[in-house]
Amino acid sequence: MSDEAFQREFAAAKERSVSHALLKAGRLVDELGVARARARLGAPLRRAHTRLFPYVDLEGTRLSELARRVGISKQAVGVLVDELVEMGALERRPDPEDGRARRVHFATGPRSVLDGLSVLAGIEADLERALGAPGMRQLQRQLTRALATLEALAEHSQSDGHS
Amino acid sequence: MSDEAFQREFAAAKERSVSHALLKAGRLVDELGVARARARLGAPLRRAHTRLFPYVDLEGTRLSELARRVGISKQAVGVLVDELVEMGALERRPDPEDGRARRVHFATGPRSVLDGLSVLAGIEADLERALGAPGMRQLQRQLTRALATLEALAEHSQSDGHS
DNA sequence: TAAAATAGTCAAGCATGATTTACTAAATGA
DNA sequence: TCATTTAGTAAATCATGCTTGACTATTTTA
Repeated sequence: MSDEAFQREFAAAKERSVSHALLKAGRLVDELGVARARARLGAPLRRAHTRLFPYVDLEGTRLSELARRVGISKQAVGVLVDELVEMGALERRPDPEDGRARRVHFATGPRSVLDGLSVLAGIEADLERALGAPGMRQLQRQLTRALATLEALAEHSQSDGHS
Repeated sequence: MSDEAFQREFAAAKERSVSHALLKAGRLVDELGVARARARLGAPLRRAHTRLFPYVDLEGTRLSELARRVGISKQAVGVLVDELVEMGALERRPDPEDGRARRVHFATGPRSVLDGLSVLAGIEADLERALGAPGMRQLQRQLTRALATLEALAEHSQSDGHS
């Protein structure tokens, strides 16, 4: 294969690459979401914080469990939760079933998750405007399936290094 | 709205959220890609490194230009490029048109981008197996459109803070 | 041709995100 | 009941990823 042919092929592959698109889209949503949430809440929200949200159950989640899910130490999670409580996004309530434990909840106050949700919803709306409802549905469906696949792969590669 | 109703609605919204799916998928591809590449190359590749790749042109790219594209200082990029050169993934060649400048290229040696590409291609293949060719096409098309939208939004929010 | 701009390097410093070690308090269980 | 495990906190420490400021070597331009 000639050098030029290789280069054209490579460039084309990069264009078409779904992995690459996923990488970039993920980062953009992340940055955009944090920027908007920060502006709206007036709080020093960082990516490290938003990373926790998907793992907080609505019934509340213990710190250790949260740490296990996110994959970092409970001490590290503890600091982040402290900051989120300070910002008014989360709350700590005693665990009724275990006197040692406390559960991390979404806060219900005025600058609670609702504001955070409205930020995500805003990005969502922007996207839907651009893609149209059918496009949005397609994206949603395939993404869900892709996510399941990726999660399975990630699970796998924790034990055996890689495929 | 009752507390329980709110909670159900919230959980459902989280499930359906495309933004959330994009966030998670992006992170998973990122981690998976870095893990596989690291295992294959036997090099201490980090996310900061892989972030550069999409911005390196095949004709070679100047450091300053690369920094501008990535959005960080040229000094920071310089360190990362040094490390990638050390790993054998990139090369520096003098710029024929400017004696001050050098261009960053993908290396052509044995542990070059080709290996890196094969990693991305591997993830790609895993995804395609799971989604099927039509699903993959749908995902690719909608992602490309979503990406354009997100990039426009990101561009915008740099100037005016947020929407 | 002298002055200003540009490409890149070097080094110091800083915030972030995490780990490790050490501890307290409550629960479990032999 | 006493020993062990578990939930959480506290503090020191570390690598990472980045910025800022200062400098050299070229190129551009006035």
